[in-house]
Amino acid sequence: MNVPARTSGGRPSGRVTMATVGKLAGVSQVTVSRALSDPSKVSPATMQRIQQAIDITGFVPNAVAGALASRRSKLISALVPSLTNNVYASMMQSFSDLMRDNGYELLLSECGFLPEAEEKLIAAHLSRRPDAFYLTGIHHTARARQMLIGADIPVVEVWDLTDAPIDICVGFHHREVGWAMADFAKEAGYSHAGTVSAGDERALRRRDSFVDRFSARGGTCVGNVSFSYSASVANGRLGLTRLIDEHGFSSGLIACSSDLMAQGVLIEAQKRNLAVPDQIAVLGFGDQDFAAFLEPALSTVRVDRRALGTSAAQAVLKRLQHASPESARVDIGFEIIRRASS
Amino acid sequence: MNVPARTSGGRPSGRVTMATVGKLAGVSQVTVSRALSDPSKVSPATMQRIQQAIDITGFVPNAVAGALASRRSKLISALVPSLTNNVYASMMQSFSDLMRDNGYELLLSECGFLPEAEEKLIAAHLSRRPDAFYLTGIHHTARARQMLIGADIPVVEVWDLTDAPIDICVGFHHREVGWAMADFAKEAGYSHAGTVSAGDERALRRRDSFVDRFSARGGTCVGNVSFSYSASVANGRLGLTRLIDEHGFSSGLIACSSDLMAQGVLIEAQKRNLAVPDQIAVLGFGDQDFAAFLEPALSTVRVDRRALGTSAAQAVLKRLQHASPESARVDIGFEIIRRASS
DNA sequence: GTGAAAGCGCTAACAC
DNA sequence: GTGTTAGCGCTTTCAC
Repeated sequence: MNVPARTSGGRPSGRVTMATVGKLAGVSQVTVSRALSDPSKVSPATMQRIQQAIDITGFVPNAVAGALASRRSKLISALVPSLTNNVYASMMQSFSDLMRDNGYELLLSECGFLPEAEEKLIAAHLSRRPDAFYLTGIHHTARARQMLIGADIPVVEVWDLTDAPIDICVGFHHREVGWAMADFAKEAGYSHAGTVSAGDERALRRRDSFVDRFSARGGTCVGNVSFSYSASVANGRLGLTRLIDEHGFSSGLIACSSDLMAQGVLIEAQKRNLAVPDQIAVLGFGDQDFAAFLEPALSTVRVDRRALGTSAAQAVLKRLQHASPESARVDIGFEIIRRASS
Repeated sequence: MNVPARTSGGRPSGRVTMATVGKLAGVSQVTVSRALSDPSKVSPATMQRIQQAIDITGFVPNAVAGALASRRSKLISALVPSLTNNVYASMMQSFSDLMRDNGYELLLSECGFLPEAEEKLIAAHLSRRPDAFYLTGIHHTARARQMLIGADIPVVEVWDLTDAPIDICVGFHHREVGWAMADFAKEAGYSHAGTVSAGDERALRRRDSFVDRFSARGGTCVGNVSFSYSASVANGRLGLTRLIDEHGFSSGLIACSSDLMAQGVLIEAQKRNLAVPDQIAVLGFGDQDFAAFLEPALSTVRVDRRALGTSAAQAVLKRLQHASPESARVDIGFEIIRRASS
């Protein structure tokens, strides 16, 4: 550091504690603690002297000591598969907004799509004694579940639904999404379909139920292309290419595991001069911001991610206040948005 | 919680401490501490008994107590303007990867683009006694700088460059980016230009230097459209619309503050049947994953965000080991990637 | 309204 | 190698 450590008051702030502040204000350390946690328990005069002392010393309370003494860290652990995937980020954002408004800070890690990797992170996070835990998805190792249950804190699993949640669960049924996509395709009159998916378990679950239902209703599934763990425009383009070149796809609807993939399909179709939606229809998933503004606008499955994050936060907050949330399992649902691409 | 709290060993794990584990293993609490922090300091036989006791009890070390005692939290505070903006997320990702490999966990918050909001978050984070601080950008309030300096921990400011960093600074000169974009435009033969920008200070700084340089070299700036704080495909489309309708833009290059904006411009141009790049040329910023796969492929400014995050992490780690990093100011540079859109 | 005492569960000396 | 003694800087409880 280039500058000597000085605070607004012009004093070194190396190790300022409540005791220091108290001494300066002519009160004990406990009173300083009270002043900060509940000003109404301290006389206005004292309060003012303490405030002055804080300003002079540049005192910053030590939340680590506070957490140890109170056994409440005001920290929420959150594990998301990917930091750069907008879908997870937007859920986190609304979750974290509400939590922060209530005085909680986020301990965030990227856990990928493998339960084994997640387990290690859960252990690491648990050692920080978070007050609650946010997990993406419902598939965890047995040990992970045990640790989480043993920690005896609110746990919320988002973005999926199960009959056996660890604690709270807010999401939707991916299987139902696949079914709805297939129903949509059939009802819109498409007799042929193909799929382009990322390789994560949820994407594949949606795809499989799409294929099952579409076939069951008499449609023809021409082919499925999937990529290991990465949705991208590049893979979307490659997906359509493979569907055409390797599976002989010539016309029909392409169901994608994400809007990013769908965008790639759209671009590749345009490049190949295939008419959308007449020759190639495209259905995405996620309804990301850009979906409505592509040309042609992308039909997709909307999941209200902000509502999901908010709902998860509300349930956790309820538990944190020792009340029970309205429901430990919230089906946030989804909606197919038909636009110009299909 | 639906299930009673039980660990793998089948015992309640309510309040298992090192003392509990020690008692079970027939050693003192300190020996357990040593076994966990440095197994070589403990005899193999003891080690094994301790390991057994840990398995039986399901002991999870309390990092809060550890942090208080050792004055090292193994926590890194990170503030990013937006969780959902891929540009910031991808820097964070590589930063966090390297930090986690070294045993550090992330305390992450979204701070928006206003220094005043950032200041509050800095105070909140500092109370958790992080071992280091990651900030996006170089503009902070005076009080924020004081607090950070007073905390006497490594601080890294990323995504910009200044002569007066708080501590470490890894980024590039946004002004130079604007200049380079203007030089590129002129040298590619464009005599007219327009800009479409988000409203944050860095985007505007790039834009202003673009306009200055482009004009200085004899180009004509037809108009500038900016949106308060939000880059999106929608705003990109609207940006081109306004440039044409309100500023009479008819042909030339459009310099955008992000690839997302540029994508919107591209789509709107396509919709209006304006030839790209012949009538409308587009230059983005960021070189996001999708940029190379748009049609036409997007020319843009590449900043190696992974290198940036990694470089920031390396510098912080060096400081954390009480060594000084090679340099406290790293110019990571940038590169204009010419593709089909200009 | 304020203070004294007793921890929270660890790590950091220092003995042996 | 292992144990003992002191804290780390707060919150909690109980007195006054």
